Amino acid sequence: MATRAAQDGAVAAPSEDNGKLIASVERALDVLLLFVRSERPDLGVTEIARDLGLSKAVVHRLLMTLASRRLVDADPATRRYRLGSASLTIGAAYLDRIDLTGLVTPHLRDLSSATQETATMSVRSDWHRVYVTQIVPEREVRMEVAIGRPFPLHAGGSSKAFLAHLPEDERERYLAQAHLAALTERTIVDTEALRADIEAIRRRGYAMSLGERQAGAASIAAPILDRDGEPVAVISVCGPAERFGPRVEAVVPQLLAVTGAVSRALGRD
Amino acid sequence: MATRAAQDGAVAAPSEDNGKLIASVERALDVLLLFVRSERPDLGVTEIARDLGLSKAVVHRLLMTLASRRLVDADPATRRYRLGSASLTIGAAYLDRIDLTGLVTPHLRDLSSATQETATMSVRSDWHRVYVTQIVPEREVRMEVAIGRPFPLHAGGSSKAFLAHLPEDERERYLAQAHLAALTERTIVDTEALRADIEAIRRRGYAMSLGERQAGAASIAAPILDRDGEPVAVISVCGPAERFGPRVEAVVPQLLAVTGAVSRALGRD
DNA sequence: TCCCACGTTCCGACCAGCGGAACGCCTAGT
DNA sequence: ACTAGGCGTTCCGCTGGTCGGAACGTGGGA
Repeated sequence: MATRAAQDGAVAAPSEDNGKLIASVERALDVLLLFVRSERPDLGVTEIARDLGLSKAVVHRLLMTLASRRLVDADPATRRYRLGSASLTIGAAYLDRIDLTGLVTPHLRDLSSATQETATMSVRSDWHRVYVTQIVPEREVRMEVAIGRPFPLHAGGSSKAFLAHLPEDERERYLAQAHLAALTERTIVDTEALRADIEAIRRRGYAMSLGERQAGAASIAAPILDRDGEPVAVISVCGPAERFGPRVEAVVPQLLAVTGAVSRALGRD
Repeated sequence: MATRAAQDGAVAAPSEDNGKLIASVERALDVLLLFVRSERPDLGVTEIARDLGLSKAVVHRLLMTLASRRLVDADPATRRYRLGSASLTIGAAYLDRIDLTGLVTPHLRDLSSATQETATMSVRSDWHRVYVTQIVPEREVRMEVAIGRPFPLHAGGSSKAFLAHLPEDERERYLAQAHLAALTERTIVDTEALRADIEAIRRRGYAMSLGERQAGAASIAAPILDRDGEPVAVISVCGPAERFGPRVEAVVPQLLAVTGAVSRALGRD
């Protein structure tokens, strides 16, 4: 019965394109991922064998091998197995190595060409925000933002998207600042008005601005969140205010799809 | 990763004392761990083959298999490979499933039997701390703490160990509280004196108390820190004050070894 | 106490996986 | 533009690593 797995290939949902994959390694990884899928913190040999349709001997050998590299640990008391510390090491290495700009840039290209407007990514630095990447469309009248220049956290779509998703105590500390500087005549400088806007931003998942940071400019912005829900970066689509209307708002689902996908790559479920 | 380097060393030297492991799986895991060991965010087939002494064909097949389960991703542009999102998933699952009490309890037993005093673990809950586990020694005069009862963060060794390792802004908010309640006549109620003590605790890595929370009791305590350096729990050795002296202080290295090992299991390098 | 179910070990048959070599592609240097 | 070198990828026949059924030892629950 276990031979079945070897022959008809597809063990479960996954597929077919294999042929040149190494079956033993596939089985080992399936065991490892079973620990992830399972609710339980530890699993036994028989349990795993049943679940994956493998023989107990195979599962035991796989577990010994996974344990040799500390991806799983054997509990000598219960004779059961659980994820080992190397699992954590690998996850941490993934996060250390992630290249946010490289991950996001293709999406910025998509957003820019879909809207024919500028797409940007910003990160935070203390109480400020700076643009780190932008893709500008190929047309005569277009917006170009200042890479690297710090802007306050209350003015403009990207800034408000950050502010809205900060932990409450950090946000309150920012709002408690002496005074909210007006960059344009439309900058929200009233704390209560800003609080209300932030509440709305959090509810719907994206921020909007019409000339609040830069006169004549408009933007839609949404945050990329890490595993803990903290905003790591903000992506925006922005352009001349007179062009902003229903057409550009239609890109909101795409913007949220992008920030959602990247957030998931950072471990946000 | 420090854990790996510290003990088994099986990764670097593939030479074996083990005959019943599956060689293909070992190779696959070594490839995976090479991504962790390497500084670079991405690796090429030839590079990996040279590093691990494998043929390019093998490495390619291993990478295809790892990629099929998204443990690595192939970059179609550069034709190189990097860690994939399943790596993060596995790391997160490890953290989700970790059983701090189960991990720590054997160490508490060791500490208690080495000192013939009580060993405890506490966790934090907002601005308080509660004991969650204790191991009491087999002797007539001994200390027994109240499991689950909340204590303030400024009184006693375990509490001060928490306070000392909190992020600065949280600690300052606690210290800015109206007033530091005195649980005994020795509780530190002067903010500046407490700040100085906390500074010393952070410098040497452990806290001490003589009757600051409970009259006649003394303790040595050190924190378990997570990857971000935040205190997840505190372990203490405590007992009747008159017995505390050089003998018990000799357990400090063991206490720090325990908190260090558990912190490393939580990803703290 | 018994007994069942668990994890572990053993061994011969067999086919999955190895590796050298050949292929096409891309990049850098001239 | 043109070449050369190095890269990732693919091919295919031989072989020894891996599989599975069965037997073993053990421990927890009834």
